[in-house]
Amino acid sequence: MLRLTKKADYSLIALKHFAARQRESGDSLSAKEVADNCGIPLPLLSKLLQKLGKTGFLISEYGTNGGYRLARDPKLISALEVIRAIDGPVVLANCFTETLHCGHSDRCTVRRPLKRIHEAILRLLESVSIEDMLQDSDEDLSSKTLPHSLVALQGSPKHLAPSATAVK
Amino acid sequence: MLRLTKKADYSLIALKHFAARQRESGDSLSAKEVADNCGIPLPLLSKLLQKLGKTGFLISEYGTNGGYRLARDPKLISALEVIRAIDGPVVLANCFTETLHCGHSDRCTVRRPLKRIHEAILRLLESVSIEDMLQDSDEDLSSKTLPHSLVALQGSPKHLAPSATAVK
DNA sequence: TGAATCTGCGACCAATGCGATCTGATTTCT
DNA sequence: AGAAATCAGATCGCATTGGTCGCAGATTCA
Repeated sequence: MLRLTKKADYSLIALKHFAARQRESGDSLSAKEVADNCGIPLPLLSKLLQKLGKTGFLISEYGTNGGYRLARDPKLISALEVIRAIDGPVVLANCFTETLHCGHSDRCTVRRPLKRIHEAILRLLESVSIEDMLQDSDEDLSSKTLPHSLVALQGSPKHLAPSATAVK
Repeated sequence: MLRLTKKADYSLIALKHFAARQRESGDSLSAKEVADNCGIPLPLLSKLLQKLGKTGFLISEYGTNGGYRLARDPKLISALEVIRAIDGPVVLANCFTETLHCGHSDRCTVRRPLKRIHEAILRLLESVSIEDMLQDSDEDLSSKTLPHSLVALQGSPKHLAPSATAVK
């Protein structure tokens, strides 16, 4: 539940790879190169790169030494954008999409708190760029403060309950 | 993508309904009653309530006027617990479940930043209880500060980039 | 006390969406 | 010009989810 699609996952990995390589040379990378280095099934990756090309994240180049190239600065590509491009609009609860009110009395009151969570998640994903991922590669997780800051949530001056930090 | 399952969605709605009704009378509510009032297909709801009973959120009572009753204080039931009970462990990226390292060089470096997001989401879901949802029913969304505070993220002293606040 | 009825319980079936594969169009190098 | 290598689109099979049906247990009323 609440999982990222493999597609989205692969896309992020691939884009990160592009960002890393692009620092060294401005050449295009073929789908095969990326697939080999990232351990992604080539056919699937092709489809993803294709879509990323259409949606403006990558520039495709035909020909023998063709391939793909990042279209923008990795700083300007947020995880959210990528996920949206690949998987379509991000939706938490199903009601959000449907225009009609779910009807009865107190039925849909749950939506509001959920929507908050939803928005928080979006804000979270939005605040992380490919560039961030690149920098964040090999540091230890729990110890240090986040490099580009992972978020600060709208409102919410109070502190959250202690709440078992068991994060599984 | 990143959507809550209908099952989980329904479960939250149902639990909230239980919490609301329980304030007035301590009686059990039949599956039918909940289904009618919440607009959830009865057979599906039955299955959900059944599972919620097994996992200790509800107490089931047989007999002519039987039904279900909340097993604990709605304050003590977090959205995360419910989602986990219904949909299984919450997982963001697929790699998190697999024990084996995905292998190559820089391949899995994306995981770390994603894991942060993942944990943030979990913390978020954990901090919201059924009780919160109840209180949060009819207020206006954007205007006021959050009642039980929806989160404050670990670390992250800096502010996030301005970033288009378009949240769809 | 017995039977009817209402309840929860478990297993089964259908469908949307995801993942993977195959074939075709376009460009560059020889 | 030919051939190799690349991107591009369409198609197929599978898995998880959503939804339904029939059965067993408990209670209550006659």
